[in-house]
Amino acid sequence: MLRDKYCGEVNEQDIGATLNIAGWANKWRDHGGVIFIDIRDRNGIVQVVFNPEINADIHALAHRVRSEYVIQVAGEVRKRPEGTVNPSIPTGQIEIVARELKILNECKPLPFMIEDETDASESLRYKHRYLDLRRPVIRKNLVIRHKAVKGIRAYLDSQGFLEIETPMLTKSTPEGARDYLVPSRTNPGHFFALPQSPQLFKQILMVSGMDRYYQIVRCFRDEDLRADRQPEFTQVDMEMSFVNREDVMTITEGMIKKVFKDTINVELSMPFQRLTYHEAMERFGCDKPDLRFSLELRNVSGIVKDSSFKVFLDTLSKGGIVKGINAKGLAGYSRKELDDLTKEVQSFGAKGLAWIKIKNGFESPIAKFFPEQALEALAERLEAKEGDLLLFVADSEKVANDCLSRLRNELAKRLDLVRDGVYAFAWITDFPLFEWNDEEKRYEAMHHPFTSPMEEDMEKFMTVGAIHELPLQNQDAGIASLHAQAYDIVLNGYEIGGGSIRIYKKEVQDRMFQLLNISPEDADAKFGFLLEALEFGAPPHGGIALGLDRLVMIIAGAQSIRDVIAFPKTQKAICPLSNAPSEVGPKQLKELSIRLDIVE
RNA sequence: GGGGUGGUAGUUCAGCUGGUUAGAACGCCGGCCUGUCACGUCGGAGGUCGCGGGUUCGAGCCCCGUCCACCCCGCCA
Repeated sequence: MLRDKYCGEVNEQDIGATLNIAGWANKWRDHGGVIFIDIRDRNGIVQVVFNPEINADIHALAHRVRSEYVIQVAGEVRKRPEGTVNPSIPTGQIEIVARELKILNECKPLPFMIEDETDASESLRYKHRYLDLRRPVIRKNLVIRHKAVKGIRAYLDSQGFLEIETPMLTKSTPEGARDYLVPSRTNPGHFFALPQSPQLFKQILMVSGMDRYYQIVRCFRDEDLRADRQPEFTQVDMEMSFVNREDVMTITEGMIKKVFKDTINVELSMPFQRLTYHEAMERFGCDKPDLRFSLELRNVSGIVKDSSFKVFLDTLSKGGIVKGINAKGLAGYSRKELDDLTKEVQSFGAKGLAWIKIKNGFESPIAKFFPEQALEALAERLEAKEGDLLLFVADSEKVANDCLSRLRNELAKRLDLVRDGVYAFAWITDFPLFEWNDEEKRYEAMHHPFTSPMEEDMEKFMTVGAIHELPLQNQDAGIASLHAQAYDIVLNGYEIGGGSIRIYKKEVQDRMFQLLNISPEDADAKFGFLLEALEFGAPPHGGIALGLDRLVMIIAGAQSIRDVIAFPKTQKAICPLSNAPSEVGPKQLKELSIRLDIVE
């Protein structure tokens, strides 16, 4: 070994010992006489002193050292002289007096400085990710990720789970996200797809009697990126036999508890809060509410129907709703600030934003349309106090909820309601089984088509008319009222996982495809291998998949999952480090029987 | 596909109403400095103002197009 210890591990117990240390020159301070060099490695930094009186040759060599030179130092650890202790670093009590120095490698001038608070752009950082990863703050994130994964493996092993790999070259599935395709050379015109998730395989593993499976697995979705979305991401994928959803939730909670303990030593209180989908939509307007703050939404349709405000009345008469939120203490908002909020909700689809300031009575452009007792009722419904600002959106239930839930998050930001170190978990349960797709004018499975209906809905599920036979206005009477044995786990407003109890009977699965208007031939072509497996003694089973990147992002306090992924891609799904994707030559294309047809 | 913000030195940014030689900080290079840890100090180098076109006597600045990055919508669980 070129070294005896990591830099960050040298401590007062080493005083008097002669140690070899190796790492990168983090900073140097040349006083003409004495030179200080901070050597950095994965674990931290330690100060090395070069004194010309102790060794003139070594001192001269130290003079040549620059930022990020790779050096090896042998020297005596000693307590720092009185008054030169640096309490801001862990090794600040000691220093190493250099007796030997080797420059192992040099380093060109850096494209950006290696420090935690870098201002360098992300594309520059990713192009030189090896430098970016030297920044302690990013390195720390990868350490947290490692500890999380290690904890997950240990926990699931202790719970009897087997880690089993599933194919990466698999079959394209038409539903859901766009697939990444891989051409098959040996089968011209045929393509593999990279898995969006190992869903079908993990169910097959249950039919195989593996009983409990997990995998920390890469998944691929060819959709546009966001701060919390990458084209390839990692799931903690789990599936269990002979369980109900309580079992899955309990095991998941235990796993997350261990991960928080192992990574940042936080004790979570169990069990996590539960909300039904309906309740979440009612109170927060979305199925992944940030529960670190309240700011709940209230349906005020029943109150505003007594007004003469045409916008509200028209909305109600068209079957829409009016919902409001109390922006506590923001009655002082200016016209411009209100306009900004209005623009914000309009960008999410609302037609406008009505407001009432509680400021020596009711101050609002719409107050004149309301009888006094209606205003009082609104204030009471939204628990308004002097100084509050009430905001209302009138629209379809979907749009009103969507806009207000986003507005709710925005208000929390403005009101500074979110504090570090708070972890608000919740299970969202009782999802609708189906979701209406207005563009395609048909129902889709809200979770996925293998999700089991609730037991109490099973009879209705098996007997209700097929969707395509139903007139649209009867939707709610049948299909839309069915609930799924599906559950999401939400943390601080992020969906960090979701799962369900699956369908394990062939006739139920057939029925599901029938209701989704997928023909038996189609179903067979796409999922035939699973359908067949269900006929060979499939046990009741269910599972969950957690988004590891998002979970680690929140634990690490990072703003983007890119900060917890070693080699992330940009928003255009490009890797600036390797320059992937790239063009390939005609020979490769020919082997794959592919001709390009690029539309300019 | 759409909206927003940005692109000027290695980096982060400033650059007025279009007007002489495009600036600052940090970094880099060199000198000085024996206790610093954001070391100090003196000096120096460093620019295709993203790219292409246009308007103008004159464009970093105005106009059109285009590329890239980030945030968001759509999309995606």
